[in-house]
Amino acid sequence: MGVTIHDVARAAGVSVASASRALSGRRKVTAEVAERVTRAATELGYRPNAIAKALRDQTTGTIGMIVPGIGNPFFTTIVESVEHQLQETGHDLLLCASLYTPEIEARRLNTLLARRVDGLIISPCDFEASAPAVLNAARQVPLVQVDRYIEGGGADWVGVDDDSALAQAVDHVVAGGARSVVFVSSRLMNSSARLRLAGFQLATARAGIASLPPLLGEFTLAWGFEAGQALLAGDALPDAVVCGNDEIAVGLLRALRLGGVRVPEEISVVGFDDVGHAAMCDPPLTTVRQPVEEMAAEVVRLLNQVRVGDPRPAQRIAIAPRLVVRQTSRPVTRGVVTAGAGGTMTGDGQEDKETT
Amino acid sequence: MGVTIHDVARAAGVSVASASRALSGRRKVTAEVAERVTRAATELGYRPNAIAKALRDQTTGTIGMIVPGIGNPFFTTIVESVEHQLQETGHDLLLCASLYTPEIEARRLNTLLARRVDGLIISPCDFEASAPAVLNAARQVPLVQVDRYIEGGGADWVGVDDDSALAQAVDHVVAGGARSVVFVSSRLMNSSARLRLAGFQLATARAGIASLPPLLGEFTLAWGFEAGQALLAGDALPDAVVCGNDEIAVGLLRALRLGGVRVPEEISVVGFDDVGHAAMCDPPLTTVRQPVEEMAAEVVRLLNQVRVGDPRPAQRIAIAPRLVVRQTSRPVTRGVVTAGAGGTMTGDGQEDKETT
DNA sequence: CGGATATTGGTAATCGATTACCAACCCCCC
DNA sequence: GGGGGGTTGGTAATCGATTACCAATATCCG
Repeated sequence: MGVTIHDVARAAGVSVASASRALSGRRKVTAEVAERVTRAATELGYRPNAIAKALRDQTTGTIGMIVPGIGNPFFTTIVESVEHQLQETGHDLLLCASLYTPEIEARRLNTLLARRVDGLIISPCDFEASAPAVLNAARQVPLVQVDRYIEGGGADWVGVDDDSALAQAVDHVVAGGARSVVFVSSRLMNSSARLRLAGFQLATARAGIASLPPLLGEFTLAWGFEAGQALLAGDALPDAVVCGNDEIAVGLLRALRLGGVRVPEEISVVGFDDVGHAAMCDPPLTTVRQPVEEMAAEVVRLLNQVRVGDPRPAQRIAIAPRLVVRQTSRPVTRGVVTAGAGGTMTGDGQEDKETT
Repeated sequence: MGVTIHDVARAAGVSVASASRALSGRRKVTAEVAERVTRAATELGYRPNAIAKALRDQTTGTIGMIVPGIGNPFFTTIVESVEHQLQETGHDLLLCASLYTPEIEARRLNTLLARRVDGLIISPCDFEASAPAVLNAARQVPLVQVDRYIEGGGADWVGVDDDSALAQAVDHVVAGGARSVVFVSSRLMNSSARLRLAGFQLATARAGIASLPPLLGEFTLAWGFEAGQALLAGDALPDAVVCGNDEIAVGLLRALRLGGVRVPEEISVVGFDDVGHAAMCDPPLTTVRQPVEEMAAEVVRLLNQVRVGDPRPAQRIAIAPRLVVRQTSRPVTRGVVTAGAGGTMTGDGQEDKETT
């Protein structure tokens, strides 16, 4: 460790300025000098110190990203897509998890700002408690929210159109004959939980069916399982359950299976996200697929266009999702056709039928 | 952006040295000065520039970590545990994915070295192709491998005891009456795939049962599904399948279900890792649980003890895993008892029975 | 052949925080 | 009151890469 451009310059018998120029190619040097410098650099194993460069250039070439947790497969797919998009611009990603805790989130924001990231991408864990730290960060550096956002709308956001998503889910189970539908999701500490519940209530009202009291816990397998047991313990099962994400749906399916309830014959279940194992649970899960790649592309596009201090109004970009019909929902009586049992394995799982 | 310690010093009417000392507390200053400096700092919203500090101190307070992919839930749990361990020492984690490609991996190593991370944690994607870049990196900075490692043993490693793991898995299905067992795993480009196959062959030989040709593809749901279809298409099903990881096992279960094969009555399936949804698939998966927290703790401990250039021999730490018996394996005839159907929901899923 | 112009190399400043070193000052005791 | 010991503040160097600015040399044209 520790071979600097001075060492290279000395070995090549030139000044540091010439060495720097030869290596960066930002100004012409004679072929002779270029040759000597590059040879010295490779011989010494010179590796430019990104820290020094960042200090001098006032730019680090890094983007910070904070998500509530990477245990949730939805966030990992978002992270992967964002990383993929950032390749194009030559930026590296600094990834942090807030562990669903506003205090940790604020600390992470501070260390990323101290590290002088060139931009921030965040999915704030709490609709209210995350707001001060996020708004403060947005004042220092370009910042875009993804999936979740904070109250008040002070920063750009890219996410899914939850109203459209829930409308598709509810209309689908209603088309399959459901007259009573219950929504199982997370408590309302974050924007996704709020918007999805609102979208659900709007959709059931419009469809003119009974909207039972929602079951709100967490976006986890464990909560889905628990909610499923609660449903089993109730007087009568609803005709359908719409879930706030796929983890909940999978846990719920497990509880229903243990309770001897057949899906979709006795009850339909619809998930949200379309994570990898949604197609592999039993039965394969009907779910709303988040347009993750498009969202990541929009986030990066917005990030490049944000200028700190520019009083441009905050943008909100909601991308419409698609319902992926698999086998946890009853066939609709007309129109869309559901997937049959089985089928060959293709890229992402079963032969899914998607509504248009 | 851009309030420096000079600004703070000027506002407080002292020199930069006093300001720095007042803020860091590394040397005494009068209460008067301390007070004026801290007030000026908070009023101006001073945030020390970590880049400048890193340049001066020759230490960044960051640890780089490279895993093949964060889509694989095993790697995300390892990452979470490592991050958790690093909290203690006040280090931040710089996370990268190599996308299972040695070239990308080498690039990521280079950018992390250029960013002068204080240490590196890596799960090298390829047993052979990853070796040069990893060994080179290990010469510059403390480096510990986790889970996967490179050939030749030139760098420290922490992982699971695959021989013990496979012995437990094989002995368990044999105790349940299996006489023919097939191993479904990844192609042998990485150490895990190699060690697990070797462990499987050792275990079957010792148990004196038929070891059928292994099916080797990738550590993915899709490959598990495909392998399951291949088994269905064969002449006769084996009595049991041991899988290289849980993703494969879940995909395989799905294929068997579609083929109308009952698990565990007609065939036992054992996974590897015990990721979150292993307990939630149908039936809940019998699997070998990786001791992820212990591994992460060992990795961090080793990393702190490694000194570059120290000719200490490379350490290899293999931690013994535990078999978690759920419902994809036939009850053993004596000794260990399997879990019954159902049970209440506790922390991580079902009421699992674990072998001692 | 002389001077104008283009090109290339070198010196030193810059980015921001830290700290070695020195100077100034205070307090105390003889 | 003066000297010794202890404490506190300031100046400037440091980390490594980049580049503004200047100097030196080469090139070209009349």
